[in-house]
Amino acid sequence: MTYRLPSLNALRAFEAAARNLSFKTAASELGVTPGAVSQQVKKLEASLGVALFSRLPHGLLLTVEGETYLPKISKIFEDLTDATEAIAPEINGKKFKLGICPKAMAILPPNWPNQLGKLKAHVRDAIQTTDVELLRNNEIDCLIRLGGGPYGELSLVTVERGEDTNEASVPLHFICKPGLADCRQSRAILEDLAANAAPCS
Amino acid sequence: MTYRLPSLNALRAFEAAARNLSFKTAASELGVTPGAVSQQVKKLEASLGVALFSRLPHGLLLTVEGETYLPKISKIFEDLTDATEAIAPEINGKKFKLGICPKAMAILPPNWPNQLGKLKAHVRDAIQTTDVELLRNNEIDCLIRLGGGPYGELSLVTVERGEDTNEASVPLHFICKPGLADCRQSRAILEDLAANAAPCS
DNA sequence: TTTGGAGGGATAGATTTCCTGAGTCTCCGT
DNA sequence: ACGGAGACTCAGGAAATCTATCCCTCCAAA
Repeated sequence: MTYRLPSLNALRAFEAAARNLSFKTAASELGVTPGAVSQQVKKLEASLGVALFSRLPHGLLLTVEGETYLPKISKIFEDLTDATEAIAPEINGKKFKLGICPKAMAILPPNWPNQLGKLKAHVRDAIQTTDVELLRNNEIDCLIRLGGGPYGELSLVTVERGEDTNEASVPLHFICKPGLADCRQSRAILEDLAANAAPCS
Repeated sequence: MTYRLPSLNALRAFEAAARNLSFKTAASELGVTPGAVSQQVKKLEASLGVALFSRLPHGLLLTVEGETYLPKISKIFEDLTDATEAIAPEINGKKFKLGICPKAMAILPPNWPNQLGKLKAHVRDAIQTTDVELLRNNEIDCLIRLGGGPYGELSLVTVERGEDTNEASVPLHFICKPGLADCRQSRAILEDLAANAAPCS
């Protein structure tokens, strides 16, 4: 019962590219460069011995094989996500407790994150703190701060908030345990932060 | 429509290890060292935040989460294999040319593999040879030998054929290019060999 | 016809991930 | 006590992957 399988990275690249019919869009969805997507798709096609895309002079088109493959691969990714969330509720289903430092609060909307919106599905509540130890204790799941650090083995993501024209401006940081950096909740929070934080001063 | 996915390598390591309840067996199935399997499984557990195995003093046991995860992951690999075979006939549908050494013929049924049966779907024909070079030239797809080796970067699978009570008995080997070791054809041939080869003398 | 933007393809080099190989440990059977 | 089996760790090297460029084609606007 062994399996002969293409690489997962290559499949992800294919799936995103096929869904968007664009390497560029797929790349930004996956957080890599278009060249990487192009390479992965090419590798997949080589390993299968079948072309999945027709490269037209202007844009992409799925071949018959690609058209057949796409829905199956999408479904497999969904199944995998479901299976994974089923056993890792700690990570995938849990609502986050946030820690926010006072200075960060100042550049966020008045009662963020307690607004109606997508964030409600991912955030339980928020407390005001600057204490990184609370992260290590699991008393909070992530910490939102202005500047600070370093944070050792903790993951740190800098929130995008427009053109930084002021050299002295302090970056807005999202800090969490490494295992949580890429999870659904963190992504939602980061997205919301990017949309709602005041631009760099 | 993005997905949060564990690494495929880690999932394969988990699936093989869970199915065999042994890192060592899983490692030989995957063609890597036990250390690699151990590391991949550990990585997967870390990324999920859940233990999948109980490491007992003597041997492995699946945790509840592992027990839940295993059948779903196995099914996903099957689905992926099916989806891939459906669009890549060049690789997956081809019938193999076998090379068989005379000594190996002696322990196989008189006109193996030219019998009616499942093998017909996977085998084009067979020639008598011991020449490994034919494998490298792609003139044959796999070679069945008694003993011999080493074969460098070629994949070697030892055929199971009952209790080996005789220390001097020579193992029956299936040799092919690494990329073909896990394909449907190889699996069918190995299964048939295991069923039809004379037991160890 | 020229020009500029968008998007895909290729390549080299850097980075990350992965695997190996050796050594260690515990448990078990003799 | 001893040796074998199997899992773990860690350092180092191999392999896969990504980035950063540069090139090319096509299209649309001037």
